[in-house]
Amino acid sequence: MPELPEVESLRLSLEPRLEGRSFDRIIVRERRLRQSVPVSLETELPGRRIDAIARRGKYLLIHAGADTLLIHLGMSGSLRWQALGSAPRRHDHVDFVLGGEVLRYHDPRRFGLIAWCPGTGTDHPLIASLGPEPLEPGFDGAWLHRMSRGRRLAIKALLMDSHWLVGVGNIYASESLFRARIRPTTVAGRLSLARCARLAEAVRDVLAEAIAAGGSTLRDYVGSDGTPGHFQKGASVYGRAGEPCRVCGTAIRQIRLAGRASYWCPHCQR
DNA sequence: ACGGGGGCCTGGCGGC
DNA sequence: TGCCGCCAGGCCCCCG
Repeated sequence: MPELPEVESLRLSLEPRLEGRSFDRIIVRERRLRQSVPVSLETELPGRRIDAIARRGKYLLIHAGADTLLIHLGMSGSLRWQALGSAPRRHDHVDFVLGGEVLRYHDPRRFGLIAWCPGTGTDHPLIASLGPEPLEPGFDGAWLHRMSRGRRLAIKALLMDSHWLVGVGNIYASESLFRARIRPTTVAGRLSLARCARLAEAVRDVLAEAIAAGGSTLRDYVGSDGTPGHFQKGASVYGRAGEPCRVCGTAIRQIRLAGRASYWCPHCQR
């Protein structure tokens, strides 16, 4: 469930505690994540100076020397600081030991990813195939309009395609479309330039506000200090089927779109 | 090339 | 009370 704001919140919290330091030891209890956790992680990473913590889409890139630790939380992953020696619990798959503490990777569903890749990680196939960042310059209404021409799928499905645009998952796709007053089922290629401009602005605003709030509280998400974020309290439509729209009072509807639950207000969104 | 759907995996919840 | 089926999320892969 972690989307871009959650991963960015995590990156910000890790940065001051990791930069310039190095892991003493890596302990892997379970290798079976989305990809098998490579043994080179334990042999290569310890002792290396951590130079920077970056984010690309929902991936964390921890640059250590010439190489890079790649982490993706999947749907249920989390990284939390715990005291060295505290007993690992079920689904605590990997420990990154640093000083008197452990940065512990926990992931019940094991959809996450921990990889050790040579170089900066940007040429890793998973990273190289990603679309642009919604919070970087270049993502605007004109880009969205140009890049959606000829696409016949629903705009919500397109927004959630990380090879097209990164960072927008199921929650923020619904929230952004509500903010832009566009129905999730609208065929992407038929959106006018004006509506694309509204949508681009809505995506940026929703993501920026969620980052400012420390990420969503939805489902399993917790920050690296164990405290939940606060965004979901302010959700306009996500998870609110049958409840009144906060703007007009009309009952929020839920449909299934490309296999995902989608929420929208039939009055506000056209 | 494009779009839809299934699979991965587990915990939590609703229904019987 | 217990069990069973369904659902959630991100991403990859396969199919038409």
